[in-house]
Amino acid sequence: MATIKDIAQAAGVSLATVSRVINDGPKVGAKTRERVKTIMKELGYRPNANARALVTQRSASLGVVIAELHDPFFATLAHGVETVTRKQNVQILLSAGSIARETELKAIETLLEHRVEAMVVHSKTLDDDTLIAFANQIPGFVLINRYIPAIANRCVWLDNVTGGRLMAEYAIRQGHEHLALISSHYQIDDPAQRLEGIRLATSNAGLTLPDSMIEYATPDQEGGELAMQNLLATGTHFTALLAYNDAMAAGAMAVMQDHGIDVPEQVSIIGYDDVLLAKYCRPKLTTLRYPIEMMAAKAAELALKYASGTAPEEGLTFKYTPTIVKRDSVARL
Amino acid sequence: MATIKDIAQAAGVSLATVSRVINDGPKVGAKTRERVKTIMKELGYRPNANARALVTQRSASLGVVIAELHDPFFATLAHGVETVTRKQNVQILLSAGSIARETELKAIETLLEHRVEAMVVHSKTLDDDTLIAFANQIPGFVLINRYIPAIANRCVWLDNVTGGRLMAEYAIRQGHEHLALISSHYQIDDPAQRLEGIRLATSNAGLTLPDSMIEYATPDQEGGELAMQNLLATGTHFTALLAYNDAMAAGAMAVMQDHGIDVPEQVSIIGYDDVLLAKYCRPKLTTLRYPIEMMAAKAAELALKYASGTAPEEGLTFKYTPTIVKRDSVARL
DNA sequence: AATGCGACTGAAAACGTATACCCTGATTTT
DNA sequence: AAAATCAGGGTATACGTTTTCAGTCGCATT
Repeated sequence: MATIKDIAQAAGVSLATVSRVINDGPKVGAKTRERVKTIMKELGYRPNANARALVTQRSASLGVVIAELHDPFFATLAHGVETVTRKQNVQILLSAGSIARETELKAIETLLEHRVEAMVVHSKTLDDDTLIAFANQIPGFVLINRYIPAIANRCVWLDNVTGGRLMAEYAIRQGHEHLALISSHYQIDDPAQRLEGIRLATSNAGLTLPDSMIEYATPDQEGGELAMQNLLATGTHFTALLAYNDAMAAGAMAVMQDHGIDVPEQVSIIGYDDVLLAKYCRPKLTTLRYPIEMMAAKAAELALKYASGTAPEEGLTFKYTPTIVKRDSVARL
Repeated sequence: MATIKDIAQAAGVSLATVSRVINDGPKVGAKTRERVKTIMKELGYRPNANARALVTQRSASLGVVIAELHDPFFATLAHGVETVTRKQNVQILLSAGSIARETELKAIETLLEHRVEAMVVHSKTLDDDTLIAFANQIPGFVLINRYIPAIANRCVWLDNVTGGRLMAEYAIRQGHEHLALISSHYQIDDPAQRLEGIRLATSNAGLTLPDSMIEYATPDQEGGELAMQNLLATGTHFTALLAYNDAMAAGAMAVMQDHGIDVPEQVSIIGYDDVLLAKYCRPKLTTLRYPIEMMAAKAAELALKYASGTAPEEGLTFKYTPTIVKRDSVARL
C-alpha cells in the first residue's frame, strides 16, 4: 500500500507537504495541493491509522464492551453507540464480555491496547474497584447500565428499583393480588434492584411476594420457559406474572399457551426492556420501556466528550427511568 | 501509559530484552524474564497495538461491515464472526453501511485505513467491480451473503433461488394454489432471486403468481404491515402468503389478526431467515432457516486464513442452502 | 539598495515497538 | 591451551505519520 513517502516522491515534494495536504494544513500552495491530491487518487493512497494514532496520541476510535451480540438488547445498545460514532467519524472496536469476569477484563484490556480514545462498557461481573481504576486511567471511560457513586459522572444507568416498583404497581392497580416473578439467576445488581422495587410496591399495597412465587433462570427465552414450567409444576396460584425481561416473558407466555392457559384472561404478563419482540408476540407484551438506544447514544457522546478533554462535571449523573408501555398482555381483574 | 522504554529503564535492561519478554522471544535468561515481567505488572504496562501493527505490518484485527446493528439478522451475523475472532484473539472493528452506497464505501475505506488484516463484508449496494477491486487489494477480504463469480472463493452465500423454490413448493405441497408474496423493495439481488425460485415452483406446478399478488415494502415489521394492508385493500384472494423475511411475516400476521383473519386456518404464512422472533410469534412461524451465524463464522475463518497467507483455492465456493423449518403458521388445505 | 515580511516548503525528530545484527563472557571442543 | 560454540543481551534501524523549526524565495516597504 502506498505511503506518504511514495506520494511525496511522485509529486516531487517533501513528506511534510503531503501530510499538510492530507490534513488540510494551512501552508501549502493551491497548485501543489492539487497535484498532490491527484497523485494520491492515482495511487489509491489511504493514510495509515496506526501510524497516525502513534504520533498524534489520539485514535478516533471508541471501544464497546457488551455481553453478547445476538442478544437484541445489546444489539440495540451497540446500535445506539453506532449512531453517534458514525456522525463523528469514529471507528467502533467491539468486544464481547459474555458475562464472565475473565472475558470482560480481557475485552477491556484488549481495547486498551488498541488505545481507543473512548470506551462504553457494559460490565456486570467486574467489581467496583476495578472499574473505578479503569475510569481513573482512561478519561473517556463510561459505564452503561451500572451505577457506581464514586464515578457517578461516568455512569449512564437505569433506575431499576423504580422499574420494579412500576411494573408491580401497574399489576396491582389492575386488580391483581397474586403475583409471581421469574427473574435472572445471574448474581448481578439488576434482578435484586427490581425485586426491591417490586417488594416496595407489594408491601405498600398490603400484599406479599413469597419466595415460593419467584423462579430464577437464565434471562432468555429458554430460561423463561424453564422458569414457567417450574412455576406451573409447583401448582402455585397467581394471576399476574412479572418477568425479568421480554425474552423471559415471551418464553413463559409460550409455555402457558402450550398448556392451554389464556393470556391475559387467566394470567397477565409484564415484561421488561421493550425490545422488538414485545411487539411481535401475541398477545402484544405490556412491558417497561428501557430506552437503551438513547442511553447508549448518550454514553457514547459522553465518552467522546470526556476523551476530548472536557472534564467531567462533578456531581453530574445520568439516570434514566423506565416507563410502562401498555399493550395486550395484562387484563383488568 | 508506560512504554517499553520505561520498563527497560526500571529493569535495567535494553528495549530489545523487554520486547523479547513480551513476545516470549528466545534469548533471555529465566531470572531476567521474571524481573521484567514483575515490573510490567507493577507499572501496568500494555503493549501499544498501534505501534506493534506499524512495525510488524499485521494487526490481529478483523473488520466487519453490516447494514444495521439493530436488525437481528445482522446482529446474529456479527455474533457469528465474534465467536471465531474471540477464539483467535482478534479484535473486531465494526462499521455499519446502512444499505447506502456512500456509507458502505466509506465503511470499507475506514477499515482499510485501520489496516485490518481481514474483512467480512456484507454489501448490497456496491457493484461487482468495486468489490472485486477490494478483494484483489486485500488478501483477507471475504464477502458474505453475496456471490460474485470472479471471486467465488471469497464468497460465502446462500442459494436464494432454491430458498424461494423451497418455500413455494412447501406451500403448494400443502395444497395451496393461490399464493401471494410480500417482498423487499430494495433493488438488490435477494428479492429477485427468491422470486425466481418461487416462479420456478409455481410454473412447475402449473400455477401462476401474477404481479398483482406481489407487494413490495421495507423488509421489516412495518413494511410487512404496510404490504399486508395493501394486499388486503386490493381484495385479492390467496390462501398462502410468502414473506421476504420473518419480520415482514410477523408484521403481516399481526395485521391479519387485527382484521380477524385466522392464521393459519384462513391464510398460511411462510417466513424467511428463522430469526428469534419466528419462535416467539403466535402461531409460531414456519420459515426458511438461514444459517447466518454458521455462515458468518465460516466467513471469518476464511478471511483470517486468507489474511495469514493461505492462498485461496481456485474454484472453491461456499454456498449454503436454506431448509424449511415447519412450525405452526401453515395449514394443510 | 537594504530590509522586512509573507507565503510556501523541507529537514528532522518523535511516537512505541520488533528485529537483524553485533558483542561479551563462559563453556565446550580439539 | 587455543579455538570454537553458544547463551544472553545490547545497538540501531525501520514502520508511516505529524509537527516543530528552519529555511528560501519573491515582493513591497523604507
